[in-house]
Amino acid sequence: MSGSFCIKSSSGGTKCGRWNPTTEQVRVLTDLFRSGLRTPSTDQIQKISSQLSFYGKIESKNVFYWFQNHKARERQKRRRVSVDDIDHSLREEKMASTKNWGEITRVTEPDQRVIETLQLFPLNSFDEHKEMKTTTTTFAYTIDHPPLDLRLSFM
Amino acid sequence: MSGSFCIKSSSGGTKCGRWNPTTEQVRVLTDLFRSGLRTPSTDQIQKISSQLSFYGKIESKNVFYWFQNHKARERQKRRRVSVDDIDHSLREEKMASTKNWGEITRVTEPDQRVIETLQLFPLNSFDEHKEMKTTTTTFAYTIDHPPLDLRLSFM
DNA sequence: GCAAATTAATGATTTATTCAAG
DNA sequence: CTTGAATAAATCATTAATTTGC
Repeated sequence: MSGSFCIKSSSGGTKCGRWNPTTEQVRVLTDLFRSGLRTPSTDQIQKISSQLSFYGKIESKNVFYWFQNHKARERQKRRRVSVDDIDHSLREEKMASTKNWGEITRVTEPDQRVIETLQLFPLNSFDEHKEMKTTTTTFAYTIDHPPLDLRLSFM
Repeated sequence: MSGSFCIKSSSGGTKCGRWNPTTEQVRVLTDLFRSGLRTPSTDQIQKISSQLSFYGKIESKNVFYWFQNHKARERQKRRRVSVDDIDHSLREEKMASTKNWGEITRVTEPDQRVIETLQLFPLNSFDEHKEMKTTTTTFAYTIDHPPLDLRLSFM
């Protein structure tokens, strides 16, 4: 349950695993984080560490690193949303809340430019109904298909 | 075969069931997901929706919701597996104590000004906690562990 | 076999977060 | 400190699977 003891390898070296927080420790830390704590002072770190030591092995530096990492990763997570999306760049506007869907889509509608780098469909599934040459360019589906109805009748 | 038609009731109201994706639509969406797509942009969503409309009725928002749900539920699945670990895997690669802790703490020390309203661990009242009701959030850890009842007074 | 009843999936909404402009 | 963007988590709701009694 409580994390990482020092493990003695057969080759003789002792290898202390890194801190492995218990669920309770993580929960408390997360609660603190959610309560607004971001960069605890030394004093705070010591107090936190003291309290958490009850749940398992822990050091002050673990607390320090936890906050550092958690803060950074939360930010990263948020940032990835605007840059990520796998291989394709193509960031663009982000989704809007569900309520404004129609509005949003209308806004993005004029942005009909071609995205040649976006090989959106790695699928060959459209083989079934050719006409979909799609050599990376736009999709020509005006033949067999009724005009796209992206109108969003909402409710 | 594609589900959910809009059913017109005799009273005049139309009632559309929720989107019921065809197997082809699901297959394409799943392929996209597997290829790494997680949060498609508005533009991507429209293109996907356009393409999938060939297989049956679909709207952009359906695609949006599908990715939201699929991503969330995949995450859930994986969390079920790693139980104790919890989402914070806390990969602290450079956790090696190359730096001494004292140095780090000194750095963070000036940050004392942070959140003065956040009373961290009123250790003084660790045992005699009476009425801190007003502006106090109490975390009651009611697990199979001794009660470490921390209090965060904030605001 | 077949529906009614029950359960499992999953589409759609709502709520709670985070970061960071203003 | 307040608020706008933008989710992701939690939840609600409806549809499909399935179980069950006949």
